Amino acid sequence: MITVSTSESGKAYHHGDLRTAALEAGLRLLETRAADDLGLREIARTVGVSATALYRHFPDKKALMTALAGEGLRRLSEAQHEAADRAGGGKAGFAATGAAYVRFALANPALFRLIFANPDMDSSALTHEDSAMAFLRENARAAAAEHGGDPDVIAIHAWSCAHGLAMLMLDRQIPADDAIIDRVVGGRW
Amino acid sequence: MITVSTSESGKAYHHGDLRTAALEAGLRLLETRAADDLGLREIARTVGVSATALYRHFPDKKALMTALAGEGLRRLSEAQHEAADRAGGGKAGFAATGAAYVRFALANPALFRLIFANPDMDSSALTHEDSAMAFLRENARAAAAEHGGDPDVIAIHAWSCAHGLAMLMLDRQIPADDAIIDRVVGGRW
DNA sequence: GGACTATGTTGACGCTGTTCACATAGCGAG
DNA sequence: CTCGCTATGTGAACAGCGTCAACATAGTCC
Repeated sequence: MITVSTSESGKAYHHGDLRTAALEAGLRLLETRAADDLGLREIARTVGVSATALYRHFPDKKALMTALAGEGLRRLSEAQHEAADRAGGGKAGFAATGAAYVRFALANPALFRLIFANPDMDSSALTHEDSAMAFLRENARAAAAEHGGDPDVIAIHAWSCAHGLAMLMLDRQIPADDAIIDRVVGGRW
Repeated sequence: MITVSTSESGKAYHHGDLRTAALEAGLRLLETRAADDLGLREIARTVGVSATALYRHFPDKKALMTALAGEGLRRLSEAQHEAADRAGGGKAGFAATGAAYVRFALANPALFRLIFANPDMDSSALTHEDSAMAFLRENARAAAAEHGGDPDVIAIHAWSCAHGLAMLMLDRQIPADDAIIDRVVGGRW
């Protein structure tokens, strides 16, 4: 039997951790296709398994998509923290976080869209979500202490700017010019 | 009451301007369903016509959706101009434009999403698009003259803020609190 | 070794967008 | 007025989709 070279989480019964394999395949396919064009049957075909086999690991297609979105959110959060660390934290780190947010969206369009196209995330995704929001709020609090203003409004404003710029660039409403990113999210006030 | 402004081609043969009827039905259905759950067959059923009849007026489903998005963009643009006029133009009008943008999104979630979920608009839609962009740029130029800064950056910044806030509220990532809108898009810097 | 559970397969159902061959409505030309 | 042409609408059919039910097999535990 063909053992698919998946992550370490280990030996399964017939296939070899089909759940992980399906998620990996889905993520790989999302590098090419848009989320709407990604089918449950296609993932099954890619992994080399019958479509209904996936129903042993996900209650329905929406759950599969939510799991993919959760992984996407984890990677986005990771990219933001990396960028903040690289920038040395503080005010520069805050701006770098926003820029990393937009660049992640440009580098992973379908995955980024999927993250927010999903009505509700499962619990593990919400954990990452909260972590990202906590990080954002913390930075906003610091900015508010320095320049004044309501930290909540600053946090929402910063998030909205980054998110809107990312979306509009993905939708080709604004040219995906790298120089624009820093000038727009790197608040000049 | 608002008749779809497309195709003044007039009364049709069998049905009576099916193209317009289909677009109206689609817009009405979009008040309830999400855009992904809106089917070509469902629109045909609603209008009381066979599914394939729509192919005499739209080459495929994507074209139908693009037409719906075009009408949505027209309405959005209209709402923005109305808001700007009501606010008396100028700086207050600029802020009102952004707030109207977000409120339109909250009032027409599926339609708003459809506008931007579409890869490319048809020519009539692009006209409105340009008009909206011109309006935005004009306001940004005025703001730049008053406070300094690159008008282009200001324009993109304002658009990104409004668009991001709208999207994040639609995705329930930010509470759709009306008070937040003015405080975030009515930039006080 | 036998029962039990976890996992995967096959076949089917209803739905979708789309195509094809066919029918009909209205209009202009003779 | 009739002929024919084009615009428009219909029905059957196809492949693909998500999903369900019935069945088969792999692995584990007593």
